[in-house]
Amino acid sequence: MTPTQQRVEIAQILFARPQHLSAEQVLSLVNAEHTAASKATVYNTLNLFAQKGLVREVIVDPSKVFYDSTTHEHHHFFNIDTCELTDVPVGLMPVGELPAVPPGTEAVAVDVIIRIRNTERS
Amino acid sequence: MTPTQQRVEIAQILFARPQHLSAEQVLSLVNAEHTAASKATVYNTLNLFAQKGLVREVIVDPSKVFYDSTTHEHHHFFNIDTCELTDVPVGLMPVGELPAVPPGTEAVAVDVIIRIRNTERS
DNA sequence: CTGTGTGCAAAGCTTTTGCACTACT
DNA sequence: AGTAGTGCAAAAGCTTTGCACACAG
Repeated sequence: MTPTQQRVEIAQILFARPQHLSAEQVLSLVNAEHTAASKATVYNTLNLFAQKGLVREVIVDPSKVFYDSTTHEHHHFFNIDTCELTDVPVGLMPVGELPAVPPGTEAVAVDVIIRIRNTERS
Repeated sequence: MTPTQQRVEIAQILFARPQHLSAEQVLSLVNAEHTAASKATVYNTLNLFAQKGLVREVIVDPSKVFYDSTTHEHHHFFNIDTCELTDVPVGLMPVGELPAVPPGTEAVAVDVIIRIRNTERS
């Protein structure tokens, strides 16, 4: 895994601060900078990072993957109106120990997504 | 929402028994029957059902949406090796009450997905 | 006859794959 | 010089939109 120009760029954007970025946003940000990387490279790199555990994939919608630079255990609010993703500190909602996973398997990750919506005042 | 031929077909498949079907699987099953519906209709109908609360969408992967005919509150194991989705009875893993949602919003749904993997014996 | 609603073909978008190139051994 | 690894163009796939048709009022 060579630290190439493109990867460094992407990493800097991701880890500038804890945040949730969609692939689309990362792409824009990378291209807003100087070097620019192709769409494919951004996707491949993000997938690579996700595999390596550098970022966490948060899947809220088909074709709407967010990449979370915070890898600590935590959950998410997802506002389906604004497509905004918000962290939920672990403390607020502890995850009970996992129930027995099916035989021959091991837990890899636990994703908790609370879908929220703007309160409609009709 | 007219109970048309296509919708009845799809509904019968979904509610034949509690199960998790991907859009792809539903499409195959519908076409395996007699009438057959187009891909678009299946997608639209599934989305429609999901909106109406008849089925629950379970999003485990981009371009991998499962439709769950069980609408009771429950969680899921997702085997990333086999792409198999399994129910987790609510009792086994209670969801603590939700932490305060952001102001002006209301919780719509809570999705808990435990990603599991086949234990590798190297 | 007009309006509402449905089904499907075609388009759109995200994501993935395969190839040419680069850098290193 | 060979080999491994990277970046990107092009392809693939899922999903959504827009239009023609059918039915109800």
